[in-house]
Amino acid sequence: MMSNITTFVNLDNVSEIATPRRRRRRSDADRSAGAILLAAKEILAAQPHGSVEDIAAAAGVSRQTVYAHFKTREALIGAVIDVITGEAVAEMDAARLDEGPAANALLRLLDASWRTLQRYPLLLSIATTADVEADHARHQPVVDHLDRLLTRGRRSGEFTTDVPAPWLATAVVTLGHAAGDAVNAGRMTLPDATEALARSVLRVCGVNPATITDLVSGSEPRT
Amino acid sequence: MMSNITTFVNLDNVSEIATPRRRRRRSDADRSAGAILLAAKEILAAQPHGSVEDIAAAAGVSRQTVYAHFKTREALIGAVIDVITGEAVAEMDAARLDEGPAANALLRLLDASWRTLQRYPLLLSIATTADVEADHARHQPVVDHLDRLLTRGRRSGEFTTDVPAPWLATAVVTLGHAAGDAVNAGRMTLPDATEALARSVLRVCGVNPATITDLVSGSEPRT
DNA sequence: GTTATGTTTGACATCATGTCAGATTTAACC
DNA sequence: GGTTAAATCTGACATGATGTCAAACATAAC
Repeated sequence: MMSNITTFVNLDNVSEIATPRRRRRRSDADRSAGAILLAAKEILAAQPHGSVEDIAAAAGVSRQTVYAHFKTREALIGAVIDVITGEAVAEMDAARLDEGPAANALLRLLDASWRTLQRYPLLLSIATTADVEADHARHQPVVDHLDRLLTRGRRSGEFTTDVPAPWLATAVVTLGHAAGDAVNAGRMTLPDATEALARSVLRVCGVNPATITDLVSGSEPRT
Repeated sequence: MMSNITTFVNLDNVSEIATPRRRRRRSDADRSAGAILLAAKEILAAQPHGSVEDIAAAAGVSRQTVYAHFKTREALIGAVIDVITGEAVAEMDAARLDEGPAANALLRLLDASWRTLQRYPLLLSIATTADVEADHARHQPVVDHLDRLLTRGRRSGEFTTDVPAPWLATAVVTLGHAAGDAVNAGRMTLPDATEALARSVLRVCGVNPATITDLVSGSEPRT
């Protein structure tokens, strides 16, 4: 039977009263969950419509085991997105967004997000479509970084304050997605898209035109 | 039997050689197709995952009849998008984009697209996800209008030329989508979104900041 | 080595897409 | 108005995906 897996909710550190001290979670459970998550990431990246069976096969696991760890297909997809979000956040953390002029930091942030998006080209197609709220909540960690940076830039006078900050964040993210799409649809080359994205994002943020020309001039170092 | 419906390809004016002059297409066929299309528009607007059976029911038609007119569910969705695109184009035509300053015309275009998008809030969720090419091709008529306007503005010096024109078009469309999302997700009020979108789009296009402040100042007439 | 935990196998229910064929209705044509 | 082809309806069927359940089996924890 597979009735007792605690992947959904972590109860490890809960000291229940009437619990006759349960046994520890088995190690292969984590191993399976990890394999499934990894396989799902790959399968879905290749074909967003891939079935749970495909994913199970790729993970070297039976289909039912997948359901033992993830309630539904949607839940699995959600978990995959969480993983990718984590990767994105990690790369953004490495970009040291708190240092230097906000405009430069913004370009570094674009680079970071960019790399993540390029690694999972069909990321957008995977989008659950079902609950928009949950989808939005998942992006929160990424948006938070962006918000923080935008706020800093607005305070320093580098960025515009005549539109709401959340909208600015949305606009930046959305432009990033569009540029990513354009590239992996073959409508733009990667360098062209990179430059166009940089210019447009800086413009949206209200950065001084002279500064933009200064920052975006080919392959300058973004320190 | 329902084997001879010519909805897929219009053969009306083809003078076949060995055809023993076939009978005219029956009127109820068009009526059904129309009803199905209309029902699909409504059902899918309410719930993008609505089944073909739901749509058939709403159209007052059997499920099989739907398949008689549209090969697959995807084809039906494609047709729905075509219809909506048509509506959008009509509204854009009414906006007289060739007249007056390009910046003003751009704001009128935003209004027009905006109205269409608000009428079908879940339009984005419907997106087929399957063939990106076809999806892109469908938007072409809308993009054409935008391209034309952008080109005009670039020639007149109102809009920037330091990013590719197609990218500019993509950016404008994508910002419009984002603003629409923000509104129907309740993250922004409609007037706020309208103003923010206007400002951001004009900025992306490189319109003079002074001109922007001038154009966007609440509820001014956009002549 | 015992035992709970996890995985597997196989079966099953459900639902949606898509197809086929026969019976029936309806519009086109004379 | 009657004939006939076109269109729809009914019902059935195949397929494939999502979930669920239960018993047999494997393995890691104690």
